[in-house]
Amino acid sequence: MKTLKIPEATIIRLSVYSRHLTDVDRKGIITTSSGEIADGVGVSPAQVRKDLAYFGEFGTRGVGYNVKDLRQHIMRILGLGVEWSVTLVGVGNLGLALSTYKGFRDRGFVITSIFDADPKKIGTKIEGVEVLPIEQLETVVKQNNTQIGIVAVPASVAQETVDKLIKSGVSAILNFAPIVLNVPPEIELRNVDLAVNLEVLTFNVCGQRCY
Amino acid sequence: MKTLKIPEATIIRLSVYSRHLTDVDRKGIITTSSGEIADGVGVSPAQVRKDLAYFGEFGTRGVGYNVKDLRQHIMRILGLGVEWSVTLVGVGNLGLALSTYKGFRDRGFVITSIFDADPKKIGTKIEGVEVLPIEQLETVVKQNNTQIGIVAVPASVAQETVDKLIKSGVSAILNFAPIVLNVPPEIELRNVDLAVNLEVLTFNVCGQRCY
DNA sequence: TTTGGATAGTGCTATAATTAACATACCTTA
DNA sequence: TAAGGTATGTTAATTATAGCACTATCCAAA
Repeated sequence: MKTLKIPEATIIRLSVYSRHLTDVDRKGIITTSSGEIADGVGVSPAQVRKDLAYFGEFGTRGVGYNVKDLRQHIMRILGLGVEWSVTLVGVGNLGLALSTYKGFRDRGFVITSIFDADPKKIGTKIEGVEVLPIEQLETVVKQNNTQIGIVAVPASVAQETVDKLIKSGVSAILNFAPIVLNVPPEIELRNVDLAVNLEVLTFNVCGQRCY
Repeated sequence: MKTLKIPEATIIRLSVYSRHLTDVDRKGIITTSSGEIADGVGVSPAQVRKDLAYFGEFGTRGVGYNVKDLRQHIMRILGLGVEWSVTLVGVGNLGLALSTYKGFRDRGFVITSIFDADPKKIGTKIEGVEVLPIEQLETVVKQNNTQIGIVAVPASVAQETVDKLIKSGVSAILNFAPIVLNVPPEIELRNVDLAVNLEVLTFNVCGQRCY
């Protein structure tokens, strides 16, 4: 298999396709087509085929795709064949919401440890997982061989938090703090900035006329 | 001012620039340059200049940019000169987290109404705002002339929720439900899918070798 | 067995976005 | 007042992404 660069947009769409296929499969549908998938997720049929073509041939010409098969393939491509151990740092309102978010476990992401700096929160249990003091982060994350860290701490301590996570051996970080983080290139980092999302909306609502 | 199409990536970066400039301004720094901004947010200087060039000339050749000025300009561009009335639908853990998120108010987004379907939650107050029954959504949102809706309900009721929001006159929607929504083209819609973000990470961690 | 309809896979074209290079303008200093 | 240094604004080139059209393949029905 060639290792040509895959656009990130393609990965995002694959993730959406797989979710769509899960729904379709649940309805008992056996076969689908690029056109149906396209309708279901709001892209063009050509785009669907193009995205899949990066990874191989999963359909049958003249027929379409087997729903279960294609779903399974995409899950594999996305690395969702196995369970992922996730650690969550920061148990504010957002951290609490993330720790109880059903969508994670459904897709194989299991929160195996939770940390916070606030003494009042330490020792409490969230969905069966005890909140530990931040000082134990390195030991526990190493022990569990956790690969993914979620950062839901205030911006002021976000950089030191990711530094700790990286020292502990995680290779991917999902950051919710509204700040630009410095990480070495081998660490995968994604930022979810809630305010930025609203600001893209306001720009578009202004019809790009405000300025 | 010409109305050429602005890339969405540019808007996202502008939002990040403005946040960066707020920090820089707070440090008492008067003047900055495209290079410094680039360093601060992790893009190239040319990118910074290009992004700004879509909207006008905000700097002085040979000198750089006045921090306060440039920040003000970008805020204007993003439509952040005024306060935005926002309504929140769904008071699960995520909705609760969003309703108390400081980053929104800081940037001029004020949650003026909150709705939920669960009778037990109705009447409770969150940050001084009373949770109202979903049946009152249309009336209240119209009354307040609210422009932005945040959807934090389960996927199964997300489509009917946005339908209600649109009937009530909102023009922009930020959706957290993991489902593809149908909205008319004049409505601005952005999706924040938490699981998708993790899946992009796992794909990259797998080094694109898993498949 | 052959033909028609349908749909995946693929190469090419066009569009968009990023990067790089250059010319312009401003401030400072001698 | 003139010259040098510096950083912007802008144009050109490169790269990346999406869209389209065509070809190959399969199934079903006559």
